[in-house]
Amino acid sequence: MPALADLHNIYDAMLQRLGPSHWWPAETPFEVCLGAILTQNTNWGNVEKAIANLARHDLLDPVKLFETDGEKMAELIRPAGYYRIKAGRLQNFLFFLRDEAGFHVSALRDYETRELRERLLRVKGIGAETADSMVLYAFHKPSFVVDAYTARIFGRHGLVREEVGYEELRSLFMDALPEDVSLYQEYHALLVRTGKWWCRKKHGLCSDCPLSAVTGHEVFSGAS
DNA sequence: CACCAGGCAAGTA
DNA sequence: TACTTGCATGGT
Repeated sequence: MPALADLHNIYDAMLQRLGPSHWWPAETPFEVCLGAILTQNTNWGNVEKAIANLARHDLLDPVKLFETDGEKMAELIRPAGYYRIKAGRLQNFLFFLRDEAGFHVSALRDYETRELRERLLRVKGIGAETADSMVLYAFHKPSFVVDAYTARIFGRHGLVREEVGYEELRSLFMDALPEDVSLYQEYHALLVRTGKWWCRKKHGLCSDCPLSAVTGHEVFSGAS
């Protein structure tokens, strides 16, 4: 288990090496929610194409998208992959938006952080990571986002077992760090960027990984 | 060609 | 409860 100081040092090391991330800064909360669903197990570049298609049809609006035919929606988001599944998930989320907020996305901010998270989790197609992404990046509430990269990086550096569960890993961060939205956003973004370059899924070596200075793992094979 | 991408739900044992 | 499988496009 990483000590509290480790978490801060790891953050500082990544930030110093990579610089700030500026993720999802200028988009509307609604677009952030769409992106959170569309990016499930999918490269972000493909998600941008899907969102651009929706924008081209003037559908980046909850009511307009709700009124869009499912097959048409599926066709527009096709570049994001799993397009039939994701069209259904977007529709589930739009029903949720209608029922919970009358399509006024900002109204969801009235919920307490944990309440909002739990309500989002009840929507079919919104799992823990997607819910936390929405809570943190769309609604600016402090819910730490954990993903496959987080487990892989911390696992490869010997800080946790690599098959650590989502909630366990999330609690590790939230119990240690102050409830700071900007800190959570930047920490997650830095972990993803670090994972992308220094901790690939297979035969990925962490040589010169930004975390090495903190953990002492200079090079670490993912295979062994 | 292999591998991977900011997962999730449903089915099986 | 703990695996396994289907979903699918596009970049490296």
